[in-house]
Amino acid sequence: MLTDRQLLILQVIIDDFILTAQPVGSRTIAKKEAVTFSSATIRNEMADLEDQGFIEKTHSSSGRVPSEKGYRFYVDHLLSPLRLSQQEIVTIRDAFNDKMMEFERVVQKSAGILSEMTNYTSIILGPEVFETKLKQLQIVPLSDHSAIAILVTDTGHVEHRAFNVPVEMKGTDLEKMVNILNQRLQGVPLVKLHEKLYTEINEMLRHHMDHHEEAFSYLRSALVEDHPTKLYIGGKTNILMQPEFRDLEKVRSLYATIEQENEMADLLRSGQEGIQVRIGQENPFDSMQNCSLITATYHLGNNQMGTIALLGPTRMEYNRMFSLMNVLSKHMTNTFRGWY
Amino acid sequence: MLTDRQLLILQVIIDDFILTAQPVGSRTIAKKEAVTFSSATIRNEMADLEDQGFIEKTHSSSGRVPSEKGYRFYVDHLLSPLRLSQQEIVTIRDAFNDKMMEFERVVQKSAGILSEMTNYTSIILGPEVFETKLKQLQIVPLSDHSAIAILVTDTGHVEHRAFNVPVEMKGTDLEKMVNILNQRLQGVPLVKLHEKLYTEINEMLRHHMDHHEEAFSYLRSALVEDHPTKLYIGGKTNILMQPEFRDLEKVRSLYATIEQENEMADLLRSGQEGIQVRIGQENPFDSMQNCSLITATYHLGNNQMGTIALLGPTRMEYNRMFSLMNVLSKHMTNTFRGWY
DNA sequence: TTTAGCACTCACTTTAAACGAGTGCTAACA
DNA sequence: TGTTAGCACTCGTTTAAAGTGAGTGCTAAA
Repeated sequence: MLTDRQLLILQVIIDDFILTAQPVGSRTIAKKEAVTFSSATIRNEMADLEDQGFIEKTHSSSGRVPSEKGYRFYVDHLLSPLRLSQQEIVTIRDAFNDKMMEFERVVQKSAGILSEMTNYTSIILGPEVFETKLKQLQIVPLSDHSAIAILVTDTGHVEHRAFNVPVEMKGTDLEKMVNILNQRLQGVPLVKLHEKLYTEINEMLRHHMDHHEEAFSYLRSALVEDHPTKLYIGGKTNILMQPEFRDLEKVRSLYATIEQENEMADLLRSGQEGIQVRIGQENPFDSMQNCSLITATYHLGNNQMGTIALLGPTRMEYNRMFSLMNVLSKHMTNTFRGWY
Repeated sequence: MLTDRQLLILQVIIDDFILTAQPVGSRTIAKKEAVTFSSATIRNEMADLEDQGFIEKTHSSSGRVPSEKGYRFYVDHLLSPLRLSQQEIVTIRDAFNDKMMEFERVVQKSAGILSEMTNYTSIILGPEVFETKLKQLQIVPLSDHSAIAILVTDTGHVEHRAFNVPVEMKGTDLEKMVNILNQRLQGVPLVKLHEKLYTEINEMLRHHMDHHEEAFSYLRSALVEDHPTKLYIGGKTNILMQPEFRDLEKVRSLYATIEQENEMADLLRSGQEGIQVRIGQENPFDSMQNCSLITATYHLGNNQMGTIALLGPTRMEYNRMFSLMNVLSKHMTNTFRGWY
């Protein structure tokens, strides 16, 4: 379908455009070392490439710009795997060198270095918190009428919620309740917590304790609240540095999209395992028409999976991004290995 | 120093400029109802006001723009207290209506509605976490070789940190250690924790336990880590909507400043009690030359204090902002009252 | 003291011309 | 038959000039 020469020209156009963000003309291409034929020949070939939809003109006498189809082809077939520089490798390795024991910190840090090294915006999705199981429930009384419920999961995730304690309830009652709850709830997946609390446990407590209802209802409301999957976003303001986002209106609508945490989370979740790119229209949101979203998955040992993503203009340094995200997701997976 | 007429004109100029962001000319002023004299008279008065430094021209034949001195005078002497609209009052009240029990949520929500109602950027500084005292220390074993230390303060603040447990240490040993630590550390201000752990407690454990050193050193490093005072920022992207920040370079440097959490925290901390405004140059950062920062304090019952701040262009709706922040800080103080 | 009138200033807008990077097409060449 | 030099043409961008209008300061009269 495409001759070798056309492939070469397409590659040069996209490489150059990624670098400069300027339409690429035939003379510019002719000057490249790898190109041995004249600008006229190139013009002919470019007309072909345009007919086939791989490149476009911005106006009738402008140079060519990659189309989305062009980027797609480039990503699928023309990408030369890039060796990261020593410096980049070291930066990432160092970031993972200091012992981080909490999931949140690792993710936070990963989002940070990813956006810093790329100048794009990084988004990291944690694993479904629902699938994790309750490890232990603890209650710390704070005053006569309030206490904090602390929920520790088997993945080391900690959540806490304050709640009211009715005055007629004694500290020992509270302890007793916690003991019962711990006995019955350990190992229960968080997603089942709600159901368990409303049936089995309620029944259970009724038999073992007097006037438990009020305190229990408070505690229950504390435990049952949503556990939204959190998004970790790094380098949100990097978007401003991209020349394609000179238009504030575009920036604003893109920010609005990113801030829809649920929709974004769904989007990230929908990617398959490994590295994936969504180019322009392939993204479900209008505000991402000029953007590409690269996603890569990482693993948590207990066969759970999370996603790291990178949001930038379609004119992205795909090969470097691929290498970086590859290395980073491996580092993350490695760090988590053996935790669970 | 200023005649009544000059005061009136100054007020009209600033009010109008705050609304439109356009230089105000003599004819515009003459059209206002409250103004009964001609544009020529106004021009004369404006020349005076300019001589005294309250207003400025952007070029030799432009209308007038308030100077920083002008804003300062306006804020100090011309501000008519504004009644909030019923709608605004309801919005705030509703936000505080659903029972929020955790400090973080209250603050998060406050930052959210503040930035939403103002279209400026809100920044909230919590109280010094150092002054709070340890309520309870809990340790949840996660696996053979790791555990989570959970730290609950008397203010209901929860921090957690994972750490390694040496294999030769049994679960009972860990429990014993926690018991000792709890006995000795309850009520100790977090800021003293470091010191206590290194002297007294170390000594203590040496007498009561064999081979405690390794586990303890892990645990200690987990407990002693920084407790940075967190900043809660809302509506960071609102900055983009202000016409004075059309210039992306300015936006970028302002973002860079805001992201310096320590410097920002120091700045907020340095404000005195009540409401305070820093106009333009009164701010310590270059990137805030065109900004005003309004700060207001809230209280936590145990005579600790936090700060809420609003960052916007010098051309701010000061009177509405004052009223809003006043109401909001009162709501916050009220919510916290009785927690501690 | 106030104000009408007027000359003047200067940013902003509009229009036209010049520029130049780039194209498509044609004809000649290897 | 594929390649390329040459050339007319397109169209966004830059530059210059002219025009517009909101606003000022000053003067002289009410």
